[in-house]
Amino acid sequence: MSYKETFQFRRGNVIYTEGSRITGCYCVSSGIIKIYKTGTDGKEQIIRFAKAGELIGFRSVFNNEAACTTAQILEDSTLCYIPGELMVHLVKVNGNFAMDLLQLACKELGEANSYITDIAQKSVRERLAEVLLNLKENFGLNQSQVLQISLTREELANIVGTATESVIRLLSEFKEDKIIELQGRQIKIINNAALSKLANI
Amino acid sequence: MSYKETFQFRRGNVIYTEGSRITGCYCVSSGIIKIYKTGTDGKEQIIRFAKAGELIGFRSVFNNEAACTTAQILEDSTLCYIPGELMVHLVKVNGNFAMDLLQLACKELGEANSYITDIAQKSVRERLAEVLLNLKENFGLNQSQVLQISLTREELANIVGTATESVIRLLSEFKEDKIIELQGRQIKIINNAALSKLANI
DNA sequence: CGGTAGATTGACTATAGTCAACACGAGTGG
DNA sequence: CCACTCGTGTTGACTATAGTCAATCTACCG
Repeated sequence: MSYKETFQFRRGNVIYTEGSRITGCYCVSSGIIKIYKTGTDGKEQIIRFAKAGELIGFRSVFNNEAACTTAQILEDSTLCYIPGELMVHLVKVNGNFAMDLLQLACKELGEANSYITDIAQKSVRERLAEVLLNLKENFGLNQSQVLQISLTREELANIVGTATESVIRLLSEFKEDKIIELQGRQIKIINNAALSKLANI
Repeated sequence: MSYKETFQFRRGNVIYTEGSRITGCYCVSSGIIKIYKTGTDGKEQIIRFAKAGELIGFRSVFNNEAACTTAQILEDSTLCYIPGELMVHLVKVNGNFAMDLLQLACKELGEANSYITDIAQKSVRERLAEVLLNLKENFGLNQSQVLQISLTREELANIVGTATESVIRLLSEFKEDKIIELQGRQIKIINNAALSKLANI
C-alpha cells in the first residue's frame, strides 16, 4: 500500500490533541493508545483505548472538524497514517469500505450509549468492576491471570469517572474480598464471577 | 420516492424496543421521538431526541444487531420508513449517501463523547443547566421564551442522569435565582447568561 | 542520595439519592 | 355531582456515597 506510511511512537507521545486539526487517521499496528477528552476543570475522561487493528481519528476526518479527543500512546506503538482525502475517496468509490467504516462508527456509537447509561445510573463500585471486566475482555489476561494492560490508579479513575482515591479504596476492598490481587499496577483477577456480580450486568 | 412509506404515531407509541430486531430505519417528518436505554434497575436513560429531518434506527440496521435503545413518541409524529436493505444498497452504490451517513454517525459519536465526559465530571446542577441550554438549542423558545419541548420532571431527570427529586429541587433553585420561570411543564428561560455560567461550559 | 510521581490512608464534607408524606388536577365510574 | 384513583409534582428528613484535603509512604530514577 503505497499510500501508507508507518510511524513509531513511544509511551507518552501525543498523536493528536483535542481542538487541533488532523489531516488523516491512524491505523494501529501494535501498541495501545489512550483516547480521552479533557473536562472543563482539566480532568481527563478516558473514552476508549485503541489496540492493534483499530482505527483512530476518523471522526474528525469525516466531519472535517477539529479533534474532539486527545490520543496518547500508552504502550509503545506502530501506527500507519492514512491521509484524510484517501479515506474520503475510498468511502465514495468503494461501497464495502464505506459499509465497514459505517459499521465501525455505529459500533462505537452503541458502546458510547451503554457507557452513558452506566455512568449515569451505576455506582462507582459497579462501574469499576465493569471496567475491570471490559479490560479483561479487550486486552486479556496473561498466564498468571494478570490484566494485560498497565494503568495508573488515576487512569483507572479517569475511565470510571471518579476520584483516584475512590479507585484505590475500592481496589483494596476487592482485594479484601479475594476478588482480585494487586501488585503495583498488576491486577490479577481471581474471582471473575464475583466481579460480574459486582458489576451488576 | 416509491420506497418510502409514511406512518403516523401518537404520543406514547413505541417505534422499536431495546433488544428487538428492526428491519429498517425511520426518518422523522414531524414530531419528537425520545430515544432511551433502560438501565439494569429499569430506569430510563434518555440518549437523545430526534426531530424533523433526523434519522433513527440506523445503528441497528448497519450493524445488523438488535436495537440497543427504545424509541418512543414524545409528540405526535409522522415518520417515513426506509427498509434496511435499501439503506445498505444506497451506501454501497452512492458514495455521497455513504459520506452523509458516516458524517451523521460521527456527529452522534462526538456528541456521545461529550455527554460521557459531562456526566462523569460535572455536578447535577451543572448538567441540568446544560441540558436546558441544549434543549433550547435544539427545540427553541416560543415568543414568550418558553422551551418548545414539554418534558416531565422524571424525563428531565432521565436526561441529566439523576433522581426526579433532585431535578425538582434544582429547578426551584433556578427559579429562586430568577434564571427561569416555571408553569407546570413550561420552562421559561429568563437569564440565559446565568444558565451558561451555571453550566460551566 | 535527594527528588519526583504515584499510591495509600484517614478525616471530614458535600452532594445527591432514598423514603415518606402530601398536594393537585384530570379523568372515571358510581 | 361527588368520591376516587392515578400520575405527577413537591417538600422534608435522613442517609449513603463519593469527593476533597492533607499527610505519609514507596519505588524508581538520575
